Amino acid sequence: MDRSPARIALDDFDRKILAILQKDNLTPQRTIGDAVNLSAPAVQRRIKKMTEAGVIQANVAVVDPAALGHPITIFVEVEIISETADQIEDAKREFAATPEIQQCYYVTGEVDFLLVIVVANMAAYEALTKRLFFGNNNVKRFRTFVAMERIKAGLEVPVR
Amino acid sequence: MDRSPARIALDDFDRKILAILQKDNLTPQRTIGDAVNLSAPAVQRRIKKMTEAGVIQANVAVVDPAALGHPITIFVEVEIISETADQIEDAKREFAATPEIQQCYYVTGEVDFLLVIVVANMAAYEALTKRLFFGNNNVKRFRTFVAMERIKAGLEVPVR
DNA sequence: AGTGAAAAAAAGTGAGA
DNA sequence: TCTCACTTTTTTTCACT
Repeated sequence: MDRSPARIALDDFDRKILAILQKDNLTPQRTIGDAVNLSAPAVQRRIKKMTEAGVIQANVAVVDPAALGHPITIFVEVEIISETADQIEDAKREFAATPEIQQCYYVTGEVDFLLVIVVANMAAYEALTKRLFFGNNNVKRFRTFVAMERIKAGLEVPVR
Repeated sequence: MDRSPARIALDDFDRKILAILQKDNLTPQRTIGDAVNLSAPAVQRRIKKMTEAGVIQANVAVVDPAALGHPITIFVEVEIISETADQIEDAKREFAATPEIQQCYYVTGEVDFLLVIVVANMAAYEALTKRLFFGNNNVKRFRTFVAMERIKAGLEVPVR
């Protein structure tokens, strides 16, 4: 699923452009050009190059989960029993295919997976646990943390 | 920081539009209109309304952390000693102001905060822990998980 | 509210420095 | 590889249903 080994050299212009686009990718290229001292076409070419190289992976609208009726964010630590490559791959595939799972990381340490889940209510979460964890006999243990408040949320990568 | 009390009624058109914008917000309104059976101006007015109402919180480019020299994602569970309102607020403020902290949630359960951190290398993370955790005598304990693989990452909220 | 056509703005293309 | 001038596409506005 990580399809971007693309390592491309970025200069200061590129980094400045990325900093802007990570905050608002609807900024006109002309405005970006003014900010970084480049013409609009130059900005455009750089954006295109970075997109093709996989540096820019997507352009998305960030939506308030509550507005869509999914006000609850939940973190789950998952420990699995058998860590054979096949079992791990199966788990990855299932987690990736579940829409309620917003983020999924395979981690080192006492647990194996960390999930960020967005659901409409606790009943929906319980149904999900039944399917994903209790219904999977390779899951040894899982621990749930319910978010009471989202202090900061984004995917922004610090520049410089 | 949660500034969207705005609860607006969304119909099926709105939800379909949001589903598209969450995947690619550069999709032409004309294309969106074709997909949902609406004219481009109608799509535009709905997008504008949702943006003003805070349903759409931002429009951002998703950047590959590795391309910016921050290839390591780390999860941290933080337990604090004193849970007085002031102490909690101080912690929130500091976490929110740290650029390397991409996501921060205040949660129920055995820990108090969950952080998602993006750094260039382990040395940078150690420096950060010194400042944020060891340098803060209200932090009782913290536990680190290093992401070995990003199976799924996004902020997309399931529609329907 | 929605549509369709016209105006305005932006993105995309190519020649030349 | 940038900039400048030009073309094409998209967004935005407006009169009307």
